[in-house]
Amino acid sequence: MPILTLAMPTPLRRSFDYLPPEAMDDETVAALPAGVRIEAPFGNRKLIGILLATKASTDIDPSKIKRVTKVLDQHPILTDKLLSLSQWAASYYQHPLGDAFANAIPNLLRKGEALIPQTQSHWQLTTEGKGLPEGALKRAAKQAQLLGLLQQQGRLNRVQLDNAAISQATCKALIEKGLIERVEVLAEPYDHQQDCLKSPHLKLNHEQKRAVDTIHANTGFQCYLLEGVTGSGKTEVYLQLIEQCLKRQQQALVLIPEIGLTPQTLSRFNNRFNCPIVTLHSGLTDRERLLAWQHAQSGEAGIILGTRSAVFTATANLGLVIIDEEHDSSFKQQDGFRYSARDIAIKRAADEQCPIVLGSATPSLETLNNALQGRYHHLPLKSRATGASAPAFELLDIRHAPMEDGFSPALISAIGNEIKRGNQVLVFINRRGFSPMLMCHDCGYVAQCQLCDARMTVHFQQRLLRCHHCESQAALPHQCPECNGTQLDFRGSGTERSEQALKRLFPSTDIKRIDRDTTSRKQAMQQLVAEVHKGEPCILVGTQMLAKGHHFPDVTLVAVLDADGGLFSADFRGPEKMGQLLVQVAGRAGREAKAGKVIIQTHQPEHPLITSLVNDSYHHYARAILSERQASGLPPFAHLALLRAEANNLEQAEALLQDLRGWVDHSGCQVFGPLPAPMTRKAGRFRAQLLIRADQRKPLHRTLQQLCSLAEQHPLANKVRWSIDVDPSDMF
DNA sequence: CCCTCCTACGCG
DNA sequence: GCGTAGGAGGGG
Repeated sequence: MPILTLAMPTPLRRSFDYLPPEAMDDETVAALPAGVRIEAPFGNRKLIGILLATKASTDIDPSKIKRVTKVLDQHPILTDKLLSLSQWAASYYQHPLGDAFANAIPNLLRKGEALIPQTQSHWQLTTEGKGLPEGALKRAAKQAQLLGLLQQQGRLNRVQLDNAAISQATCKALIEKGLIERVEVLAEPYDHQQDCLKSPHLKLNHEQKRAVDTIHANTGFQCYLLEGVTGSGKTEVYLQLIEQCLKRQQQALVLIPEIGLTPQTLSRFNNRFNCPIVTLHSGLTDRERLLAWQHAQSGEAGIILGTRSAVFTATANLGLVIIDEEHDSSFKQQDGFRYSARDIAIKRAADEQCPIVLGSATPSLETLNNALQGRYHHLPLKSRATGASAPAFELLDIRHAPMEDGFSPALISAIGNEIKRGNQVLVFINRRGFSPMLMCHDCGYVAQCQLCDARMTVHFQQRLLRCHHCESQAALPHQCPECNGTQLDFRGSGTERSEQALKRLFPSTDIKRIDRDTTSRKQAMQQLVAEVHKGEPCILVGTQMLAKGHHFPDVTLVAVLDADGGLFSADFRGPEKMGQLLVQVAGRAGREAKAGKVIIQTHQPEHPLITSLVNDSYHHYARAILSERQASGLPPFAHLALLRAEANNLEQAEALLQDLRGWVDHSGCQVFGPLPAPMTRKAGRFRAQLLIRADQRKPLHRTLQQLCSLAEQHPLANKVRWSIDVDPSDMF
């Protein structure tokens, strides 16, 4: 009796055996390929699982086995390569296989929808059109041209018609005359080779050319770090690599950090290439996403541009992977299946035997270390392709300075000078809201979130107190709820307060605030960016959103209000993240003709890390913190994992962790904890964690596997919600 | 005595 | 993750 083994979309870490559908003969069952979707009863519901394998028998009690209801696909929805990639990822991140598969498949397919038929419109001659004598339609040149083309080439699609400069109207006219007709035929993979370029490529400088030539020389698997300062022309390198990839008849997968950067990247790709490009990001509807996924799978799309989850997109013939801004934390999923799209992409490129390029001006220490160790091929781009000079850093010592809402007098006058010259200024403060703390001057009361170990942030315009860690909010009080005092102090500033201060200091200047609160509306960010690009003098004030990708060519001064936070962060990645953020935000200034300046306000002007970043370069800075990591045995010189636990009371969460710690085999690993999470109470739940550290991946993996199976069987397992985070990107 | 809310359970 | 069985608690 043949048995089907399925991965079901549940958090259970095992597969499930079923009997094949009633009507199916054994031979057909045996021939079912792994990766097809199958509908099967599961508890009291019907779920859609993925076929892992067929086998002859099972150990499961025969009375318990159920029959699957339907085989949904003839061909695998998850091809062999993606099936094994997902399996590898599920095992690496200790995540349930069925849920890992669910992450790799478009939503509609998860729900059991059929694939959208892949047809394309073509135009061809009707019988009447074929019988037309030569030289007809003399008075309609375009129509005659189209007839001629169709007589020569049989039938043409929209792209081919566009290339021949034949409009929709011409087609319509001939359809009305009954001479041609529109037919839907199955789409064929796009022929990338023919005229893949829409516009010529730019001339490369020496370093760019070396990068392109080096990568081009080896079309097998190799990981490259393209370390290019802002303005060094990384994108042009990408474009020329993609061009070569298309000319080899292969597809390129390009991952970018976030949805906000898709339009500008897409338009740059569209201006260069003729080939179909699909985008995959969270802004798509389910149907758009499925269509894009199918275009990638069929090979119709030459370029697949997407955010994190696009790393699982099926392709017909992958020839190149590019991860832009590889250091960006958004490549690591922060809940559920906690995978790193960058790391999975590297594995994928290895499986597909194609090159992968990690690009960044501020590479992560993991990547930099791999490059320095020779595991990745290091390709530095040190000169600025546009000819603009690097912005000058200036540390502004604000000890003893009389501050006005976070601005020192020296900074205020520097901003004033730039505005007077008709330039734009960018003010960076990595905190949104008006002020991060509301305190009563009479009794010292501080407004706290009811559900989290966190202070409420004041949002002045909305008259609200909001918690930035959960959904809770409350009305902004007029009096202290403890002592009824009326002297309520707003301590510290966020973007809203900086905006207000700038409006007061520069009443005739346009001030634009850019943070999550002002850009939540669709298109709001693009509108703001478009206004700034008009070049009128203005001051932009915002959070790290400003540091990502967007170019502001008329900004000549970048001001960083507070750089000290990153130096004293509880997270060991604090200095790395601070350095990346400062360099990225500095990169917004003086990109074109105008020289730029970056002023950093600090209480620590002598701090060796700050001075190294300002006087040397990110690269030097990164190497300095890399040797600190080595000295303290932290990643990338060791590997970490977190076992996070969350429950309605702290004791239960800690008890589970305590037991697991005692039961697990520590050999080759160090286990720390149970440690209270940096924010013990969040959204009303109590959190604790175990930290597991190992020099080698193998013992870490073995211990995690053991931890998982022990945790699943633990009596507290359904009281305490637990999850594993391999290579955590932050410890919270 | 019945209804609702909560939680523990099991999924092939 | 989710539907459900079964127990606890409250109201008529």
